[in-house]
Amino acid sequence: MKRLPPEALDRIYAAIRAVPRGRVATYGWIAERAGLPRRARLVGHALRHAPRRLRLPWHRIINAQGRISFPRGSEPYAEQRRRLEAEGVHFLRGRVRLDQYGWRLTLDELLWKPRE
DNA sequence: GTTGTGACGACTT
DNA sequence: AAAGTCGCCACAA
Repeated sequence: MKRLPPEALDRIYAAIRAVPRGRVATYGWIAERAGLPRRARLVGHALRHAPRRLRLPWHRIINAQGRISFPRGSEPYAEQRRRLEAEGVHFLRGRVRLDQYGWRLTLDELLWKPRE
């Protein structure tokens, strides 16, 4: 009954590190890229316990509704929003447009569809 | 064991 | 739009 490969956490952190400045990704997308489909909650968990030393761009991870997952008005919420806006990510009615700032490329897409 | 909670998400009412 | 429901599963109690 096991699950959770030992490298899972590292893959999650790597996926988070891959999100560029000024872009955002959802917990679900990160999970997918880490090879852990449907494990969005695990990403949240990993982030919550991530050592600050890793210097992860944690603020670039938001939920699938384009909103920050901390309670509105809380300090963490304010800081995440502040950091995102500082990178040029614009909020509209408390939400970020994923079709505009979302970053969801996979390695396969980069290798197979570099055209256009 | 069981239960509840959670930086989540897709679907259905 | 908003609220439920269900899936997911690590963790703490």
